[in-house]
Amino acid sequence: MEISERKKRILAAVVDSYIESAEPVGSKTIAEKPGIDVSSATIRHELAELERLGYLEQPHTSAGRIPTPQGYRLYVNELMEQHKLTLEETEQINRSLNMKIQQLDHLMADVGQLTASLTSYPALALTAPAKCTISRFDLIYIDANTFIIVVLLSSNTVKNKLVHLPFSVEQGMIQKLAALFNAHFTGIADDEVTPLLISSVERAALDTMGLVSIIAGFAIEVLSETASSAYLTGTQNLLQLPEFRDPDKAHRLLNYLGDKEHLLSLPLPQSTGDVQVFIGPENVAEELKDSSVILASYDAGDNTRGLIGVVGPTRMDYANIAAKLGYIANGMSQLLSAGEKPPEGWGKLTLMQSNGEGSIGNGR
Amino acid sequence: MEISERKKRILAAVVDSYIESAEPVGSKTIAEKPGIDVSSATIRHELAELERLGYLEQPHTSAGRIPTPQGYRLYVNELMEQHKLTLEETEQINRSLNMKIQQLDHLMADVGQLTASLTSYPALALTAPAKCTISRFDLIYIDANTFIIVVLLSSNTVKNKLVHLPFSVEQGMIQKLAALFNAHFTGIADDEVTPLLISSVERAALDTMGLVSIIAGFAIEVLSETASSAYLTGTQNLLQLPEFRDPDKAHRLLNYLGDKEHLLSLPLPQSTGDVQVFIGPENVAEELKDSSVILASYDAGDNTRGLIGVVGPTRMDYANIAAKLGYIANGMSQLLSAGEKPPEGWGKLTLMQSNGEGSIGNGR
DNA sequence: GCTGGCACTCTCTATCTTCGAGTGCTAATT
DNA sequence: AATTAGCACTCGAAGATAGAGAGTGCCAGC
Repeated sequence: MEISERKKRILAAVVDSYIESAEPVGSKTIAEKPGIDVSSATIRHELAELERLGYLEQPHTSAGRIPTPQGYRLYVNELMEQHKLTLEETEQINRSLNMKIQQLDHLMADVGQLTASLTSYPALALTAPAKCTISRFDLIYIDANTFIIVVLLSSNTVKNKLVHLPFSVEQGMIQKLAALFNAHFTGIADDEVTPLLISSVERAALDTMGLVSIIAGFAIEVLSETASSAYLTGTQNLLQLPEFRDPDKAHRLLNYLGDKEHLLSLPLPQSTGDVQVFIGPENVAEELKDSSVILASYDAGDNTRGLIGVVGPTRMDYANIAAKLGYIANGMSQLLSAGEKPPEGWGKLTLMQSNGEGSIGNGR
Repeated sequence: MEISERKKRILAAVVDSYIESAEPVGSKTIAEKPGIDVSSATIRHELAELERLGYLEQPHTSAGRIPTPQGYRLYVNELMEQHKLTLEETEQINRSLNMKIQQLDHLMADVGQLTASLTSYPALALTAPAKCTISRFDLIYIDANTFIIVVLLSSNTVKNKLVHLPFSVEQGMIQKLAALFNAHFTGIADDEVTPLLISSVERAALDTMGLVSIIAGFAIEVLSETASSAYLTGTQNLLQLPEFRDPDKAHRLLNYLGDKEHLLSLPLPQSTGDVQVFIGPENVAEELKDSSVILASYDAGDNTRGLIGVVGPTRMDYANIAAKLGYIANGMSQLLSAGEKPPEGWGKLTLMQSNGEGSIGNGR
């Protein structure tokens, strides 16, 4: 059943007002809004209807209405206006992102921080790297007891490890090993590194004194490094929200979010700029059933997808937050995939127009 | 003026009881304790004395006593019993630490998590690396447009960077550059890398097409990388404490702790195993004036000192927490400096006896 | 179908009362 | 002189009561 245009306008007014004030909204408040030109009595009729339809509810008989998750959903899907970021906001984001080109690890933490401070909600930043292969081995001979393993990955990242030995090796041996590993260990996935493979390489190079297994061990470590990382920042923001004045409630949520496992089990949106909204009971996790989660995904270069998001009460400024997240995610994509290939362009994020076009998925 | 033995026993009883219950302690409660064999009236006399001396205070006239920071200080310095960790506890710590030998970055975050869960307080983990120099350059030629810079630091860590060029270079050039950098850029601190030095190197190698500045730039980045990192975990623990039931108070503290700058400005204890306690107003930061901070320092191998700690109300179980922090810090030291040199031993933390000897500094 | 009016409901706040834990003081005891 | 029992007193915490105000549903009239 389609609901009338007027009902929609009224619902939108209720949600807007409640998002702003966190107080149940009464018929009078709505009647006073511009664009609504009927009396409060009429509004009351409509509100009663909307309640019957499941979009609103009353905390108690003689209070105003607050939106139900279903109400928020309709709002997010159809009613809310596209939020335009101000020029200051976009510039602040651009500036912050440009400043923070460092190792991915720090970038992650920093962008989380940025998101938190920009939205005033607890923010999370995740990466879920795709599997990759080793494209090249180098062994750098330092001295008789020391060498460095340098591994170039198909994702164009470099990993290294310094190895000290309790015995000495010759430079020739190191070179021989490098050649061997380049021949046998490149281009293969982590599950192809079998004990069989290792022992066959070990046989090919005699007198390795266990070096093969050290290097192979590093290769496995690098390949299997499911370095999905998760950062949670701005948790203090939660405490300012009226719905989390109850320390126990705040504690429950933060306790849940504090566990990386939980964060990593969040659903990963697909395409860059896609902003997804999960409202209250739409969340799978029991602990999130009366909170909302907004997630935006970005392309982190080497086959990796990243995720930024915020967590808050169902009463969130969805339009605003979604726009901001979308913009940040786009910026990250540009930064990281720009850095992927060319040495130029890296480190400069050109001002995107804030189209905020991120399709607001329906989250179910 | 030295206070009597009995006063000390009574003060200790008050602190112990208050740490446990978070409620003001009355004379009757103390009189019932074993080891105290005087009547509550006598206790009241003594309590009044202790209050006059500044060790105790009353929230209001008709309530029990709670310790002042001065009272806690005396308790920590002289009265509290050495807390013995149970075998389970030490084994849990050992097991957790042994499991977490990964990159330092993750280790840091993980040990923070461990500390938080072990103590039930918000935990912090910091590193403050010492300055170091570059001991060796290697440039790995990949193809005409690509090479890897590998830098071995005096601290025995390795840093690398993959460089893509918009033009092509010959392998010979790369080798020449490596030799040049090894000749001029090794063994010097970051402030010795002057533009003068760079341009003189640039002149020595003709036709470098800007490569020198790329490599020098990386060298500077690596040297100046004041990679002091700070992790804060277990913030949710704060909310369970009765003294932080007030969301505003919790918010203020968490807001302060959320800023890395603030964490990094904490005083750094010197020697490994040294546990330092800062009680209430002993903290320099205004925001910590009614909280306590317990810090333990460890030797993180390559010239670096690490720090773990917890933050909580002045009412903390100092003995217990100090013992735990000391034990973890010792474990970290063993792990990290063990890993520094030999390839063996790395990854096995032998069971330390929990002497908990960490001198409890007087924090002023 | 919309509106003004009206009785009703229910929470929120302020004020008051009561209760009890804990104190300080005093007088008696060791 | 130190300790103890007894007692009046203080003050916050918790519960009870009353009033105010916001908002509702419904009805009669336009």
